Amino acid sequence: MTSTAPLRTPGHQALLAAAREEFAERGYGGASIRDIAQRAAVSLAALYHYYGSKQELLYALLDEGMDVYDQISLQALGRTGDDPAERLEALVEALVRFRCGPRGSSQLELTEFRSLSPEQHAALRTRQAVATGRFREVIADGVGSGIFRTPEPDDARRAIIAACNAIAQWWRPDGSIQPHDLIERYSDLALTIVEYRPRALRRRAR
Amino acid sequence: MTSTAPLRTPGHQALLAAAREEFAERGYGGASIRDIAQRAAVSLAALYHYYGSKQELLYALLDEGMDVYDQISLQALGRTGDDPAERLEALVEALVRFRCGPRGSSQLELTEFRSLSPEQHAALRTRQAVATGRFREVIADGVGSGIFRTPEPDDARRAIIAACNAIAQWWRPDGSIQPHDLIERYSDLALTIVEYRPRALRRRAR
Amino acid sequence: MTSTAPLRTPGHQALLAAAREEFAERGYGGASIRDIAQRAAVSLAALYHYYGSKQELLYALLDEGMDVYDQISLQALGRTGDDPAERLEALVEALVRFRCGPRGSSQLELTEFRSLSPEQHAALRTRQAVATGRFREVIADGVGSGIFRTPEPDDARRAIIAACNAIAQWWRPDGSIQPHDLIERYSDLALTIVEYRPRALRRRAR
Amino acid sequence: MTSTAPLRTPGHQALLAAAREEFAERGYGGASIRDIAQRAAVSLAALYHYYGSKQELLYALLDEGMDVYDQISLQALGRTGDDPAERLEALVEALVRFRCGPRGSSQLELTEFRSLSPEQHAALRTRQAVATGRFREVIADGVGSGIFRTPEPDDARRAIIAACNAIAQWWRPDGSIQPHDLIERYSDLALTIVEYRPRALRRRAR
DNA sequence: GATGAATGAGGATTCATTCAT
DNA sequence: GATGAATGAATCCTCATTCAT
Repeated sequence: MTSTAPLRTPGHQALLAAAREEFAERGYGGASIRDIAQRAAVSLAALYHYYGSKQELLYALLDEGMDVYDQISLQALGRTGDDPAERLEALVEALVRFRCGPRGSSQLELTEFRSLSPEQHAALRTRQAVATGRFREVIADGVGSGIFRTPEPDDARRAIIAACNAIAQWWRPDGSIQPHDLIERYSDLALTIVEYRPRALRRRAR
Repeated sequence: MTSTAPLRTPGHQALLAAAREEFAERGYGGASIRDIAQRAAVSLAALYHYYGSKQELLYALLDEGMDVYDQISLQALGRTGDDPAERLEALVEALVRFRCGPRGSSQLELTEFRSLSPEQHAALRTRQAVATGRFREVIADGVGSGIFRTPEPDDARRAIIAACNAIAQWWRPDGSIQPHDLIERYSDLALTIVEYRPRALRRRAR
Repeated sequence: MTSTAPLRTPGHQALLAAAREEFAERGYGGASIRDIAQRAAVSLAALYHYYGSKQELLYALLDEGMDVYDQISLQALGRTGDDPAERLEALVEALVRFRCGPRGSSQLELTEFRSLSPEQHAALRTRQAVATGRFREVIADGVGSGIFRTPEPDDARRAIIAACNAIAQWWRPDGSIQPHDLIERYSDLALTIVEYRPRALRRRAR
Repeated sequence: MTSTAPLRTPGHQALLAAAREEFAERGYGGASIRDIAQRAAVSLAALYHYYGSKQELLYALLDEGMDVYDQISLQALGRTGDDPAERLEALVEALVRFRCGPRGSSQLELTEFRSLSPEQHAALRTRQAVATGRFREVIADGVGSGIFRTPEPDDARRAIIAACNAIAQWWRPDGSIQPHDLIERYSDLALTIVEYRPRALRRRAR
């Protein structure tokens, strides 16, 4: 389930956290690897012991984010039955949760793919496609069974994901809105977007 | 309508275009001001004659983008009547059009605000708030008159804008999808998101 | 008496004043010709209309200082008779006065000769030698007539000049010490340095 | 005795020497840090490894000069007894020696303080005040015990120091005058300036 | 007579990275 | 395994100066 990711020693974690902050604040190109090492309270040479280059550090960061997102998503799906609406809600919950967490609150994934090597880029695109595929599949299911009436499932999917991603732009953990609220509101929003119409007789259990 | 923006000599335009490309490709921090000058076929010192710093160049870029977006939006609104649905469609059309154009195809606005000075940041935030306000107002109108049934107008607005913004991430001008198609699809999507229910008797003119 | 110096239009004077301040504050190498023009409220191109280069501006500055110093010195000498003590006092008065004035309060002459071209350097060295020669001559007179007992007239001369020059390092025009006081104290000091012993019988007129 | 100054590795010393020469020749503002590195046969990045900035290099230079001067002065004083005349001679000897040495032959201290940060400026001013204070104290002693008759001890002190400092302007190590000669002549000069009158009966030992 | 635009060279500094220890 | 020292290349930017207008 998790990829063959870099080891997870404390040193690794401290560096990833520091890098995430620096990259988020200054962008990949604007971040200094010296500052990252300093923020992680690690010597510069030690950083290079863990990660061979700035690029590799970025890759590890994005890859680890994917690990976490995958894990959350699969856990959420695991708690549901077969109902596409229920499953879509689970996926939205996972994405909202991710975007409210430390790894999703930056939007590195949306812009800093360009800074990866072609191989790294391809690897993450693949993982991203898997994640997108989970939405695609669920929506296709709903459309197939007639409970999602949207005429443009691709647009619907992209809109749902974009809306959830955008949470990181405006939501703040110290504000009055709880992640729990967001999950409910964005689940509803997602069902609206796919134009969910529950079957008349067989009531859907909440 | 347009702000008191920097002058628009050919030199300015060439530099803004070059900077947009470089910033989009490498990010603000990763872009080299030398490369920008070279790409614009302008001497490095000439660049500094036009723009006092890299930061100022970024600001001019974002500010000019705002000019264009404002202009498109107001033109679109000018062609409509009072109906909130019609006006929302106009705003979506403007945003989609902007995102399909050269100035909106990068997503500098979403990430590189961090690279501005506090003053520049504030100035653009204000302009952005105006643009957002146009959506907010139209949606509030629709909700007030009962034709937009969404219980969460703020989420609806953010979702519509995020969905349109995301177009720049996947849509390519040389693909098979025309902007015209996108405008229609995203107008529908927006009306879906605000849960538009036209009045029964008074038919809305298209 | 005055050299074939650059013309003295208001523009010239404003530029010289601005340059003197900038050079004094930042040194020749550290001063920006742009800042000088700005401080003088003159366009950059106008500056180049008056002075062909930064170096020429420095030269004009030092040369004009020499003009002023020569003038003060000769005026002071003109008010004296033949007595070497009296004449030395006049030269000290002139130098103190110069060092308390705007042109002498910086110490450009002591360090920025290095920034001149060889020709400029030589020209000013010559003028400086003339000024030094006035001291030398007076002291030689006093030694020759037995009223200056110093065994080292060269050291005495250098010490007197160095002491007067140093005034610019610590004296401030807005302090409590008046130039008049300095003149008296440094005249006495100079006579002490040359070991002045007035003749017993023929009283020296003040 | 020496301050907690920067380390004294060969690299440091080579850089300080190179910087001293460059600063002396071109002034702080006119000196190029590239040229300094080159003159010291050190890579530019290595220079920055040793000294964080051009300014810091200047500070280290001036500070180290102070170290040396303090050391010479205290050694010279250590060889004397209590007699103010003897002690003044020791201080003059130290200053002359310093001004004839490599660290005193430039006059950076007199002009390039302006190029320091306020903090650096203050630190060196303090050290300079200590050095000046040694003269002040000795002269005050002599005045107090009646063997220095000068009515203006402050002017006398400044004149002595200025005269010694000026040595660096005209004396050349390859000329015919030996430092030994200068020390004797300037000691005499200093005693002349303070108007030294030895006590009649108790002869002062040389 | 005066200027705004333009420039090539060079400014100080920081970069990601390597390597001997 | 871990690090301080060292580096070449590149960074953004400013310099004194010129020239067409």
